[in-house]
Amino acid sequence: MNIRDIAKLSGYSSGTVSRVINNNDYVSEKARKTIKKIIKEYDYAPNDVARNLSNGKTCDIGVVLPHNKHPYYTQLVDGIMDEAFASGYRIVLLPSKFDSKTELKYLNRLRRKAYDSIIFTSHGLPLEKIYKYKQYGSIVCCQNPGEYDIAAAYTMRESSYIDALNWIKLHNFKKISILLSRDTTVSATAQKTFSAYEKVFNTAPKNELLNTNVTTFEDGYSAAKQFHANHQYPDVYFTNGDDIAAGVRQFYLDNSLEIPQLIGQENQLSGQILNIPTINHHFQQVGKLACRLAINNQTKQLPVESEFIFRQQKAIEN
Amino acid sequence: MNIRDIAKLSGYSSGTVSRVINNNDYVSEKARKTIKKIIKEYDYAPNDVARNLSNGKTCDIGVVLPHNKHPYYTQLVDGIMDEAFASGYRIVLLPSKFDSKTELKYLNRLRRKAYDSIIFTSHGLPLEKIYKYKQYGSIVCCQNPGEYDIAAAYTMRESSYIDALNWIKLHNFKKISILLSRDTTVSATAQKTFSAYEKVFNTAPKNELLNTNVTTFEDGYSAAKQFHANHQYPDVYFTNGDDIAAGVRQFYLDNSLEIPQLIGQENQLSGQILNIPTINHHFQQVGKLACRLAINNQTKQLPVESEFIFRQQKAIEN
DNA sequence: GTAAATTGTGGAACGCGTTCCATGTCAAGT
DNA sequence: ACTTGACATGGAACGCGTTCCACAATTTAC
Repeated sequence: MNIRDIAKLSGYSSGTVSRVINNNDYVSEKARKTIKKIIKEYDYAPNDVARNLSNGKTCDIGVVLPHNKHPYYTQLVDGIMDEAFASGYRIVLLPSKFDSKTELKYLNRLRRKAYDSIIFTSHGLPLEKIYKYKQYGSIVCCQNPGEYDIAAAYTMRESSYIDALNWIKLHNFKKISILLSRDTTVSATAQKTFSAYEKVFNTAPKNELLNTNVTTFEDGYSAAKQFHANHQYPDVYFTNGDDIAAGVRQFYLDNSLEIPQLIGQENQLSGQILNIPTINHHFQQVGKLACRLAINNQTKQLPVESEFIFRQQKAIEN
Repeated sequence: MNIRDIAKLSGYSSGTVSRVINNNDYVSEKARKTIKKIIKEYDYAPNDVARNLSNGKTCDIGVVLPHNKHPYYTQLVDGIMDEAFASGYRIVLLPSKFDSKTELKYLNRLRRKAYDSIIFTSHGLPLEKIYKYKQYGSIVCCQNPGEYDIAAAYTMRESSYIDALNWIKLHNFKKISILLSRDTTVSATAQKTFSAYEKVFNTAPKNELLNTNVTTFEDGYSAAKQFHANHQYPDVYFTNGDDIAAGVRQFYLDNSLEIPQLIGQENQLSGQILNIPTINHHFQQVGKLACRLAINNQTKQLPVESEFIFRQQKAIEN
C-alpha cells in the first residue's frame, strides 16, 4: 500500500494525496475528506525512508561515542538528546570503542547521507582527516579543534584546573599525584592538566607521581596501591573523576592510613557523598550546544567554562 | 552525482555499477576496474537512504527510553548498543519522558518503516496498544509482558526481593520502610516489591513507611527526613537504588543519628563505597538479549534473574 | 560439433513520497 | 464582458540504488 494506491482508491492523484498528508494548501475540503477516509480505511502510513530520500534529509544526527559508561558520555548524550528532541531531530548512537577505522566508517555514512550531521563526543581520528568530511554534512566536535575550522562545543578546563592547583599550592601540598585517564599524547584533557600544572608550579609534574589509564574506582584504588608499593606517598591526588578519587580513598581506608587530600572531577555522586572537592564540567550543557550547532550547521566554537568546587574533606573517615 | 552518472561516465550501466559496489558476481575484471576508477575519480558514494528504500530496511533499531540519567537506562542502552554494533545495526534514541503520546509517535515511526524494530526500555502505553503495532515490525519490551505475546527481555526481580526481605525478616527488623520510584498503579517493579513483601510477611507494607517517586540521592535524603518529621523511625530501608540508600544514610549522618540498615539496588558505585547490601539486576545483559530479539524478530520472553548481594554495613560511619 | 551451462551486461521496473509545471475552474475586480 | 488572481488537481519527473529479466558471448560437456 503506497501513496499511488491511495490515489487510485480515492480517485485523486498522488500529488493531491501528498498534499493532504502534509496539510498543504490548495486542497478542497471534499478531496481532503475523501482521501483521509481512504487512508484510514486502508490503514495507510507514508514511508519515512522514501520521504527522507525525497526530502534529501533524514533529521538524524549521528553521535560518535566510545561507550556509554562514563558520566562524560552519558551526560553529553543526555544533553544532545534533549536538544535534538526539542527540535524534532533524532540521535543515532555510533559506538566507536576508540577505534579510528570505526570513526571513519561513520564519517562515510555521513557522506552517504545517512545522517544530516555527526557529533564526535571524542575522536581518535586526527582533526585533519575529520575536516575533509566537512563538505558532506555538518560536523561537530566536543573538543577544542584549535586551528581547524570545525564546529565545536567543549569544556574549557584550564582555568578551573589552575584554580584547583592554586588551591593545592596555597595549602602547601608538595607531593602531588596526578591520575589521568589517557596519555598526554592522545588526550587534550591530559595536556591541559599538564599546562595548568606548569603555569602554577613553573615545572612539570613529577613522573613518579603520575599515572595514566585511570578511569574507574578500581583504577584509583590500584593506582594508590601501586604508589605505596613504590614507596611514593602523595599528599594530594588530582584525579580525573570523583569516582577515581573515591577509589584512592578506599585504599587508604582499607589500610588504615591517613587519607590524603583528594580532588575529583565531574561532580559525581561519590564526590558528593564523600565531600571530595571537584571540578564541574557542565557536560550536559556542552551536549546541548553541540547539538544546536549540528542542527543549525554553524561552524562556531563554543567553550563552556568549568569550575572548581571546593569542599572540606572530613577529617575523620570511616 | 549518482549511480547513473557513474554508469554514463564509465560506459557501463547502472546495474553493473551497482554490482561492482556491492561486490556481486558476474562482473568482469575490466568492468570492475574501470568503474572503481571512475568512482574514485568523482568521489562517489552511494546514497544510504536510497539504499534503505530499495532494500526495504534500515538496520536501525529505535530505543524508547524516558531519559538517560538512571543506571537502569544507561546500562540497558549500553547492552543494546554492544549487541547492535556487533550485528551491524544502529540504535536510534527515542526519548519518551514517560509520555504515552510520544511513545505512540515512535510506534508510528515503526509503522512508517523508519526503524526495523523498536525496543521499549519502559513504557507508559498499555501493552494492548503496543501489541497492535506488532504487525508493522519487531517490538521488544524490557518488562514482563504477561499474557501478551510480545517479545521481551526483563529482570526477574521477585525472587531476589524475597531473598532480601527474608534476610530482613531473619534479622528481626520490624519497621520496614519501602522507597519506590513509581507508584504501584503504574510500575511493575513496585508491584513486585509489594507481592514479595506479602509473600514474606503475609501482610501488606505499612503505608506510613512507604514513599513513592524516590529516584535520587536527594530524594532518599528527603524521604528519611520526612519520616522523622512524622515521627516514623524505620529500622530498615528497602530502596530502589544504592544512590537512594546513600541519600537516606546521609540524612542520618547529618543529624548524628544511628544509621539504620539499608538495602539498595543496582549495584551502584555508591553502594560499593558504603558497603550497602544491594540487588544486582544485570541490566546490560537484559539489553543484549532485548537487542538480539529485536534483530532476529523473535517473539520470545527471556527473564534474567536478579540477585541479592549481602554486604556487612560498617558499624561506625564517618 | 552442437547442446547446455556459465559469465557478463543493459535496461526497465520497482521501492515511494515530493514537487514543479501545466491546465482548468470560478469568483472578484474594472 | 474581460482580465486577473486564487483555488484545485493531475501527472510527469525527480531523488537514487537494487534487482529481475532478457539477451549475448563464451566455455564446458558429451
